[in-house]
Amino acid sequence: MIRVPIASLREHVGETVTIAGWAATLRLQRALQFVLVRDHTGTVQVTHRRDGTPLDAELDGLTVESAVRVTGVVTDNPVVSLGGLEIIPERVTVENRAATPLPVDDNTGPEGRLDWRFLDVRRRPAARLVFAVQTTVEQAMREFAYANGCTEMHTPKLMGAASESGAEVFELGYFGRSAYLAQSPQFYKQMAIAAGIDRVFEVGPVFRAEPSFTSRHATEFTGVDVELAWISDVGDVMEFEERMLAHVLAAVEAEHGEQITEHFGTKVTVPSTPFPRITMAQAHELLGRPGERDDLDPAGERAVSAHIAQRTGHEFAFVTSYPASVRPFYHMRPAGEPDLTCSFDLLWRGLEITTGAQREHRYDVLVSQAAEKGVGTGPLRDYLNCFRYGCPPHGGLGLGLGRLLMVLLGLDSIREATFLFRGPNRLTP
RNA sequence: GGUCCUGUAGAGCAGCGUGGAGUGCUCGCCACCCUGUCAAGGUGGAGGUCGCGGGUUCAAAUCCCGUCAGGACCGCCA
Repeated sequence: MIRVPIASLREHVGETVTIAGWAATLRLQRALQFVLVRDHTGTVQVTHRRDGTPLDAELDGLTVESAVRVTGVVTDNPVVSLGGLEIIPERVTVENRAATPLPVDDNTGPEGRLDWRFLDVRRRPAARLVFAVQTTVEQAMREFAYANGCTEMHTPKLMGAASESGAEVFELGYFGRSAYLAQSPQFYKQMAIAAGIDRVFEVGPVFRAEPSFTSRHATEFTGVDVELAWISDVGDVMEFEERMLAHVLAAVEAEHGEQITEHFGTKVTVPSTPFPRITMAQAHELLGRPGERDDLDPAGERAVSAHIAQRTGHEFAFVTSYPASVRPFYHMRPAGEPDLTCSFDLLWRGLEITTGAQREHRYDVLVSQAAEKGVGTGPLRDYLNCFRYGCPPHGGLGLGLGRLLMVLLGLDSIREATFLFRGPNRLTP
């Protein structure tokens, strides 16, 4: 028999159906046995009046979180608090009895919940909603990317040399020599541009060997990358992103808006375009330190975001024109302003969720900028070759999917936005 | 990498300042009771290497040193 999702049982009153789920609560009395069964759509009460049949013992033997299949008659009963509905069982099959006691309960802290993540996610509808929203976000991104001429690419995560200077990479053994886990698809998506892929879209894992102990960092996370050929300037990239995010948030609002408000207490606001823009120099003036050359610190990002929100009512803010000193060698610099870059970060409610830039596509300039940054060109040979045989002007962005979800849902930590978190001290489960 | 905080029963905590028998709380677990429960209720019970190692002491969960694990912020980034 096909199982019926618990959320749609109301349509089956009077019928005999089979549901499948987990025993969420047991209230086994002398005359009556109540079992709340939860599946991925909802929870319903199974009510059995003891009658001396094997069903009595079957229900007595249940434990919380056991996987069960119940066949019975869907009965309308206003006495039942949970939806005014109950199932009078004819057959109960315990597919997998849960051991007792459970290692997690409603009190369990963040560490214990990560140790038993499958139970944590199973037991909390809000935790599962994160992944439903993530699915909608990714689908909407793809819809937008395809509608705007992108080709989805899959670039290697094993590399023979580190992809970017400075940042730490994971090194691993590779048939007697070293390989590295990709810390970004950066070079490969640019290679795709050189390959004549007009617009590149990629969603994939990114690995960072940075020992960062914060609520917004992971050593492995999902990156969304876009690279666009033949742009006029970096503004084309920013425009692409703001339109994509407006499309994504409209889809999320339509699909999950009510549930998100119910479970997370936050409202999904579909942003207007264009997003506000502020240069790095203006941001520093705003913070009362004109002339400052450094990057914004997290507190500065929050302050800039708050200021923009107050002034414009907008949750997003592009910070542009980062100093060349804090950007990698491949960021293009504006003509006549070698200390700046044609780059941006996107802040959402105070958190950095994207870095983007126009790339330097002129071979000679690229080589000299690499030299200036002290990047050895030897390991970059394959990358630099892309710029010797007709590479068009291009630019792109990288967006952290987990960070996007974190801000969207108001989560305390990226751990909540990730199914199985990976950090400096977390390699299991 | 830096600063700070935490580690006590299956879960979450109190106890530690001023050393004195694993002392306690909420939930869960096990058994029994309970004729419609629904945050069920009642009675009883089990469950502990006080993260780990060392030291001080007649005596250490408590004080000291080391170590491991986790968290927050900073740095760095998406």
